[in-house]
Amino acid sequence: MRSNGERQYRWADEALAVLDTPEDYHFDEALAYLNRSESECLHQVEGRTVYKALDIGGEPVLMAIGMGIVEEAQGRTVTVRFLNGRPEEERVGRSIAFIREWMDLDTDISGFYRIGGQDPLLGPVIERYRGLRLIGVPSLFEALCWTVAGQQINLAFAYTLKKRLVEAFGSRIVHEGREFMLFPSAEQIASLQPEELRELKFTGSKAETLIRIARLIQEGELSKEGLLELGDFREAEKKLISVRGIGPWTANYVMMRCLRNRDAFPLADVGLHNAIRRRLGRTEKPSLPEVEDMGARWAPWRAYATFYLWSTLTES
DNA sequence: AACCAGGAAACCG
DNA sequence: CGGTTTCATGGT
Repeated sequence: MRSNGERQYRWADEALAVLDTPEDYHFDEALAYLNRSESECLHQVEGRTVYKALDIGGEPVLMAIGMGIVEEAQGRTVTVRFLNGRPEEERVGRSIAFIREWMDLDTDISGFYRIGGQDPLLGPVIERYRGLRLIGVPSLFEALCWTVAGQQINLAFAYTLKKRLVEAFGSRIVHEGREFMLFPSAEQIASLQPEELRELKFTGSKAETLIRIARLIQEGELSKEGLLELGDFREAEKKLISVRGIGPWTANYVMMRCLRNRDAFPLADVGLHNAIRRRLGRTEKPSLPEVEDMGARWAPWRAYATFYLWSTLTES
């Protein structure tokens, strides 16, 4: 088990860190999820490597995240190569902490396998995707933007909107011919007028919501730390829903992927409904009460159940 | 070319 | 309240 302050990595060479991973971990399952859209702009999958940039203390850290260097551990370990030079120790620590949170390397999910393994609908899915962990969106602002942008539109268009937002207001770093994108800060979006987002084809309501969220975060009225400190996740959900433009689906999606509440449940999620429909071999989507009943069986792992079911959607 | 998309708010009886 | 309509654009 992890203890605070304990190092979660060792150096294999000057710029290659090797991360400890939990048992029952399979990097390839994470890769498959990360690689599900061609339009993803905030990371890039090439072969069995993920390229990603972070802004750590105002300076970019460019990383190639890949497999273990020991053959027998391939797929069960994670390595991080720092492409633009090995940062000072504190920034390395923050980068590694980001990866561990992103990939959810510090949660014991054996309880999910126990509960879900018994379930007729979820059991086969767990069997198929065992070793997959819930890929997060550690930045609250990015998570909220992605979720609000994705309301009531198909995923392909959601990725297009995100890409336009990043290209218009984020930043771009080119290193050895490879392009890295950074998501805009809340401050950058807070100063915009809704028209500037409408030009990117956000709806008026989404444009206003994104700017509203950016301002709340800039003012410190909304923060990841603040939401986590509420302790009771129902309070965090209430706080999120109190923002105009954030409803139950968005709140639960963000709790699932950013606050890492393993029991958050985006009940109205169309992807979840389609995954359930297909697992049941039906033509009709399940009713909301049906989805609620299934969710009750999966508690307190409803977020993990949802994420595993999402993964089945990429199977033709 | 109609129908739907990883919803939310406003509206209505 | 609980159901219905509107928003708004692009993918398939």
